[in-house]
Amino acid sequence: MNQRLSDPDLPHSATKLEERAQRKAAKRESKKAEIAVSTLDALKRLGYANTTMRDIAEHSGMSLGSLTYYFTDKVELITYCVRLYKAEFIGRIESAVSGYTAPNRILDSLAAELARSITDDLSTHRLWYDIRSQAMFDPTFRPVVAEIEDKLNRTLGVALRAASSQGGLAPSLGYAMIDGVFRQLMQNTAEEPLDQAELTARFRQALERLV
Amino acid sequence: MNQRLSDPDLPHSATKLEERAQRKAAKRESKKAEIAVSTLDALKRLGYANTTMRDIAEHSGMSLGSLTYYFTDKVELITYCVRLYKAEFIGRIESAVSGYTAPNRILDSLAAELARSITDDLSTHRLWYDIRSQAMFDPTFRPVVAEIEDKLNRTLGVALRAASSQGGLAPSLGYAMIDGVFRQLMQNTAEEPLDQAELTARFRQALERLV
Amino acid sequence: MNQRLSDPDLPHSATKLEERAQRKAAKRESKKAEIAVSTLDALKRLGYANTTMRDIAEHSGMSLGSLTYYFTDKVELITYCVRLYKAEFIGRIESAVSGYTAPNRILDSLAAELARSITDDLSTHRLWYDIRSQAMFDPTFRPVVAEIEDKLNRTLGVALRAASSQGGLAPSLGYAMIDGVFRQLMQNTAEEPLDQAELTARFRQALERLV
Amino acid sequence: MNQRLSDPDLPHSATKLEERAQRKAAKRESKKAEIAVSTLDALKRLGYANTTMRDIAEHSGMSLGSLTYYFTDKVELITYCVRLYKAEFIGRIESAVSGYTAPNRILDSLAAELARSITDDLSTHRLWYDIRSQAMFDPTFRPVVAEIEDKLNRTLGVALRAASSQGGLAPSLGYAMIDGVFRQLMQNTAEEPLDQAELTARFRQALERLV
DNA sequence: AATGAATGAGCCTTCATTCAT
DNA sequence: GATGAATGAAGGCTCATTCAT
Repeated sequence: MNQRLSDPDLPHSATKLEERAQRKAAKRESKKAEIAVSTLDALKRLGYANTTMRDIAEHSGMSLGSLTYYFTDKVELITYCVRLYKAEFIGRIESAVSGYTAPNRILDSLAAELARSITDDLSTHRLWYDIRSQAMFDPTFRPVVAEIEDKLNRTLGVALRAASSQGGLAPSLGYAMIDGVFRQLMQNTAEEPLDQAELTARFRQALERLV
Repeated sequence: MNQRLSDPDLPHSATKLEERAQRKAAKRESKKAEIAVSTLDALKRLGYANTTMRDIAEHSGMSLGSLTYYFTDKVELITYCVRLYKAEFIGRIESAVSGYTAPNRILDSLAAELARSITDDLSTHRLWYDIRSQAMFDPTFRPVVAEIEDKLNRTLGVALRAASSQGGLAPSLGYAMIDGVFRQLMQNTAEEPLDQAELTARFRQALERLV
Repeated sequence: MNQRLSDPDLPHSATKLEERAQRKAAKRESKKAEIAVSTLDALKRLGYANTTMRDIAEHSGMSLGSLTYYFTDKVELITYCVRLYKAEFIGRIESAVSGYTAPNRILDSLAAELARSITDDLSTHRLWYDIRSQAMFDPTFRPVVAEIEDKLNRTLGVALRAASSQGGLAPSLGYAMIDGVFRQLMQNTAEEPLDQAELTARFRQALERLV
Repeated sequence: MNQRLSDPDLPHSATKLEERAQRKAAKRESKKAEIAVSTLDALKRLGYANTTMRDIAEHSGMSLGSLTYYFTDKVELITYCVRLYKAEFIGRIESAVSGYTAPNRILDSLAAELARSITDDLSTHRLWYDIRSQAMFDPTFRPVVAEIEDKLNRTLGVALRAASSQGGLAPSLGYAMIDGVFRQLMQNTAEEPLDQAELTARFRQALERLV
């Protein structure tokens, strides 16, 4: 990082100002993250359309004003949250499939992680599917959705290729099919919880078809 | 006067009153359908959340009051519409897969029909996915969604079994996977139209994996 | 009645017309009464403000159009109903107090009738108090209310005077006080039914103070 | 900085935060009262059923949104108003009857106060009777009505017992009878103003019968 | 930096009344 | 005589956003 080295002729104060600005930005960012965590909690319960800014404020112990102080918009806040959680989800998927080379082990691990996430992060996934639907009609959401789907697609693609003997499916077809299964099982689970083993088996069966 | 013909002994001939009541009911039903068509138009463009009753009224050249005269509720109106269009969709799928016995022919025909519907009925499908998402948070929509998914599931199940040599997938897994692909291609098509051939090929490839 | 004798030079048809008109009017009046009875049923349950014209139509098996065919207005319909029922109520009160000369017997009978009516005609009385309140803000109702209160006032005045040894209360004060008790007991009864004996005793005690 | 003074050991001094919160709450409460005053004005003129939230907003120079910012509901707003005014009324009645021991003086003072209030607070009382009628059909109003009637009942009970030589009326019967008179005179006054002396005389005569 | 009071545009729904048949 | 389809004006309520402090 050459930030500190830059423009040594500028008076000290300038550098100090930059430093301070940086500290500020960092603080701001951490505050945003903090808000986002609380917000997610509220969103998961009620869904995008049914969660008001006031709900979020109350739920996170913040003032209504603070929310718009840190996020210009309701949409910005929501997308920030979604990004945050999907990053984590994708991270877990990556961990699950890395570290194995045997195709069977990859698929086992992946199926297990998907199954786990459905029960553990049920409401967060619901929110994701909610937002993705919004994006169909509200262009504002498209960038986040595109970005996340792209990552998911790539992550899954890597795993499937690693687990495939032959050259396989058209790119993104694997993601689409697993996503369909994921969404269905999530919906089922929301209505009547399925057990881990059953979920894992389903995913395993679906994955089998894709390699 | 042929009042005598309406004798209760003659079960086949309805009385005049009954006839009139029947005509009334039929007229009402046809009016509802007429409204539904206009409504669908508006919904397809804007999505459920962004379509107001006023939008619908204006779009269908009716007064706001008339809408609630025929449909008690916004939800009732929307579900009526969704049901109407999905019935047609399912009908087409059924025609597409019946009449063939050779597995390849079945899959070809099914893939073609799915591809065709994506381009032709794009916005209607968008609406369907929108409503299905709503159902996650709004229980009112669940019955329609469940009913339709059930039919889709069965219809596809029949086709896949007919095209399968071996005993196959867990029930509903096939539907989930094709649904995932359908949704993805629909979304892609909405952003940049894919050509028929490409769409068909994708579906064909996906179906292959399921038999 | 010199209706028939009037203008003998007019052609027969004129008289016939008059007769027919009269028959018509009578028929119309009986139809109105018939509607009113059904209407009362609906009103009693829901109160003035909560009863829609559609409620009434459905409840009485009539069409919405017929209602406005026989009554120009919702208000006209309601006042017609109120008049109808209060006439009956006043009639009963009159019967209850006539036929006795001994003060005690008069009061006993009156108290018993009031008590009976509270339990038997509870919802009708609720409607009455509802309408009387409406009249405070809606002048349209004032004529009916005035007319009925006048009759009640007179009827009760007669009874109280008959049961009084000395010259008593300022006119209408007796009515006001009994009305207060009636309203209170009606309200209590609506919440938790009091038994006849208790109600009668209360009225008896109140009446005692007025003679 | 006198932060130290807010030491939790010193129970008497609130912390700054608490102080501020308190000030906020107080301000909010005073604003609610301010709104209530304007609202009462509108309600008194038009009655409950004929006063819309929009009317109230316009009348009090506020926006529609502000109204629901302070009061969740139309009902909450109205009950708040009713409570506010009845507290004052009951307070006056209490003052009127306390401070005297001679039965005659008690009754004189009470009668005078009732008479005064009828002319001075005519429209507020009209509203009270309106709301009380609403309560018959709308359970939401029952708690306020019950609460207020209970207070009135007790206050009057105390006064009547103080003015009675013998043990008297069944509890609440006195209230019911005076209430009947009050309502009647209020209604009369609304139509053609009676003078103070006449009103007082009527109340005096009615009260006489209850002791 | 943080707050929350205030707003106003907009939504769904209700309902008495009109009128063509 | 009788009907009920159609209306439109109005009502209560929601909520993201603004802004003075």
